[in-house]
Amino acid sequence: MANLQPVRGTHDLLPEDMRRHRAVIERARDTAALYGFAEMATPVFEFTEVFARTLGETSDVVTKEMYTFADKGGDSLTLRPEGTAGIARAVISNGLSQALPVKAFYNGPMFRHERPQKGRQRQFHQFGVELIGVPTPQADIEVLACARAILAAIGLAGRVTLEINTLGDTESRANYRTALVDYLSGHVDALSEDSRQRLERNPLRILDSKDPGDRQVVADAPALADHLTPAAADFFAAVRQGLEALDIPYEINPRLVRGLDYYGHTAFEFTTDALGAQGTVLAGGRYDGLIETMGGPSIPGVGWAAGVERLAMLIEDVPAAPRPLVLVPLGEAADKVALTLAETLRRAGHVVEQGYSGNLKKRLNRANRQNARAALILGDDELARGEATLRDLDSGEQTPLPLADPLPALAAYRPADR
RNA sequence: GCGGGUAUAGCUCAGUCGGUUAGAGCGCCUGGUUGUGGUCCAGGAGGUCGUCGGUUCGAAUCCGUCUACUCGCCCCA
Repeated sequence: MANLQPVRGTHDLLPEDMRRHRAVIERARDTAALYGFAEMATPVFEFTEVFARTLGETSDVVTKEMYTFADKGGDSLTLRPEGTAGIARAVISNGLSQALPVKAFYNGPMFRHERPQKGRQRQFHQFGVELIGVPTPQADIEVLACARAILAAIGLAGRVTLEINTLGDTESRANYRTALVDYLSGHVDALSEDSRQRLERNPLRILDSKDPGDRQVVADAPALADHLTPAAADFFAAVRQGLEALDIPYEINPRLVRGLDYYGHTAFEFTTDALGAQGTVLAGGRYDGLIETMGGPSIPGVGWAAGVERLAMLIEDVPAAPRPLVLVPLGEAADKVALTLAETLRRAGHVVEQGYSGNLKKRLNRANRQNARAALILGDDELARGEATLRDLDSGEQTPLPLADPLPALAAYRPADR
């Protein structure tokens, strides 16, 4: 701890940041529940194998972005870089394959050792949804509709674009891969250095390259759409029809290829141009082979994850902090009355704050800074009469409040009634 | 992992050609008001000028270094 800076790429969520963060999560949570998803949580770290095997040994996330460390017993553990692998592991561990489908949503911190920049941190939060055990396009459609509804609830319906693509089934991808590699091999000289390496490891990713030279080559490359098996083509058509039936606008992006190896069939991203280079706000797809790859039964799945910080940056109607009632006791006798009065009011649902010290002026000043709705002044004069002075801080109006029965007069100041 | 930019008060930022006591606004504290907030007035606190080193009679200012932050690339939420 050379200084008191947080670790690079990590951030504190101060109360104001936290309200934005909470607003995103709460709306996502409420909406996901409407679609029949139930919240679950898995540990923030797993055996390294859980991620290494499923995400793809050659993927960037696995090769250079994982926080991996040795446990005292010598096991290799990794801070989760994403949520799906952990959920899939939990499905196997808990035998949930006996109770399909599993419809789960989750929220929590993820960790990737990347160079931080706008909208990208080393510890960040994802909200995600998984629908496991349904092989038909209904699942893809439901999961996309849920995503759309959540973004709408956050107020972003008009500010994001849905891009979708199909990666086809295993057979389609194998056919296409051969055709693509054949074509690209004839243009190796024109490819960027990165893409030359990708040609062997993961040629589909070249489709997504931003390198101008690559793009020229890719422009004339064979299309995945032309290599789909009839079953894969039908599947994608059904997904699109479902989106149209639900009036969910989308664009087909034939170059959309996800970075994790477990995806097949449907792949999608909701993007925005409001976040600089990090335009993706929510992304996912179908992962029919994932659970089997981990050593579980062959169970299909589809899901997505959203970046909570990215959504929090975009949200506009952030709920305000509740406006408290502030108690202002003046003197020792009043302190005692305030102690019990505060508790009485809180039990009745009021948000109650108390100045801890200072004279009347100082306390009112502080109450004002807390955006208090009203102050209850307890001085010797009031106490002698069995009253408090209720000062409405918006109007400045003052009225006596009977201490024996304070609740009726305060009813209008309860948070729910304002 | 690679490239660009930035670093002066709690925050946002000025700071001339290198010149001696480093400034503003906001915020904070005190007083004007011994029991009345917001507005106003007066005053006050708060700075190793990111680090280490160099050039110079003299460095916030010029050069190098390291660190941090930031934007972009790769990649991704």
